[in-house]
Amino acid sequence: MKLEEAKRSFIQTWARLGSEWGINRTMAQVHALLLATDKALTTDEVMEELSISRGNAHMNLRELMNWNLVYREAVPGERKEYFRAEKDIWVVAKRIARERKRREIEPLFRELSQMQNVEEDSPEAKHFVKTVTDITGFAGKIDQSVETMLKADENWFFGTILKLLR
Amino acid sequence: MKLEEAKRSFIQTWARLGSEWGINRTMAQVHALLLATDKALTTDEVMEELSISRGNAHMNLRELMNWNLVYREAVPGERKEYFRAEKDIWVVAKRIARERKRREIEPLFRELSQMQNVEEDSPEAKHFVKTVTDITGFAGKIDQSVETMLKADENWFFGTILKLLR
DNA sequence: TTAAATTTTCAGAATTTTTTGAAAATTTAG
DNA sequence: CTAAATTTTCAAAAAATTCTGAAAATTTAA
Repeated sequence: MKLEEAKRSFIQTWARLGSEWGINRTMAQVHALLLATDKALTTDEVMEELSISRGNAHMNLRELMNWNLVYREAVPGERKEYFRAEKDIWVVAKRIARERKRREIEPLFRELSQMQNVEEDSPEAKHFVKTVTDITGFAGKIDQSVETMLKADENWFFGTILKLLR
Repeated sequence: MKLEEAKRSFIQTWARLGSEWGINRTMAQVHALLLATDKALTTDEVMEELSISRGNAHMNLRELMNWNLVYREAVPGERKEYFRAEKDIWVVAKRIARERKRREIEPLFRELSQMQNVEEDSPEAKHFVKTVTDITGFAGKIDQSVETMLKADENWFFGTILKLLR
C-alpha cells in the first residue's frame, strides 16, 4: 500500500467512526489529516487536501482547537497560521473523554436528578422513579470512573513535570 | 413534578443524549418511553405518545429489538404485538457496548491493521505508520476491556442461571 | 498610515438523515 | 377459504445538518 492511499483510507475510516459517534464528518477528516501528517498545515493546505471550503476548514480547525486536539504552531517568517494535531493517542482519548464528560455526562446527571422528584405515589410513579434513579446511579459511576482516569493522568503528568524540574 | 411531566422530560433528555452519541433521535425517544413505562406498549400507543408515524414507530421498535434493548411480549387474547424495554441498566449498557463493539470497533480494528502495510521508507511514512499503529494498539485495548466486561457479565449470567436450575 | 494578507462570519445552498403514509404483505379469526 | 387486523416496506417529502463562498473584520508589513 502506498502512503497516499493509506492516508486517504485513514481519513475515510476516521470520518466514518466520527459520524458513528456523533462527531461531524469533516471535523473527523481534518483531525485525521493532521494526525496522519508529520508537520503543521495551513488552512489552505487542509482545504486543498480535503477539497473543502475555507469556511468549513476554518470552523472545524477552530472546533478541534476547542477540544484541545489541535493547536496552532508558529512558523517563523510566516504570516499564515499552521495547525498540528496532538499525536499521543492516550492524550487524545483523555481530551475527548474530558470534553464529552463536561458537555454531556454532567448535564445529563443534573437533569436526571431533577426527575426523581415525582410527587405521586402510584406504582407507575414508583417504577419511573426507580428507573431514573438506577440510570442516575449508573451515570454517576461512569462519571466517577472517567474522573478517576483523568485524575490519574493528571498525577502522571504532574509526576513527569516534577521529574523534569528536579 | 408530575409524573407525566417527568416522563416527557426523561424522553427528551434521552433523545438528546442519543443524538449526541450517534443514535437516532426517535429510536432514543421510543427507548425512553418504554423505559419509563411499567408495562408493554403497542405500536399504536408508541405512535400516539410520541406523535410519530406508524412506519417510524415500527422501524425504530424493530431496531431496538436488533439491539436487544426491547422485546416483544405476548398478551393473551390480544392480536397486537406488545413491546417492553429491558430495565436493568447494567444489562442495557452491556448490550449497547456489545453492539457498538461488534458494529464499529471490530471493523475499525481490521481496517486500521491494513494501513500499517505502507511499503515506503520515508520519515513521513514512518510517522504515519507509527500513528496508525498507536491507534490500533489503543483500539485493541479498548476492545479487550469491553470484551472482559462482557465476559465477566456472561459468567455472572451463567452463574445466576445455574443457581436457578440447581 | 495604507493596503495586502489572512482570518472570521454567516445567510443561503447543498447534502444527508429522518419521517411520513399509503400500498403491499402477512397473519389470524371465524 | 375470506376478509379483517396487523405488520412491513419504501419512495417521496420533510427536517436537520453541514458546507460554501463572498463580504466583513482583523492583522501585519512596509
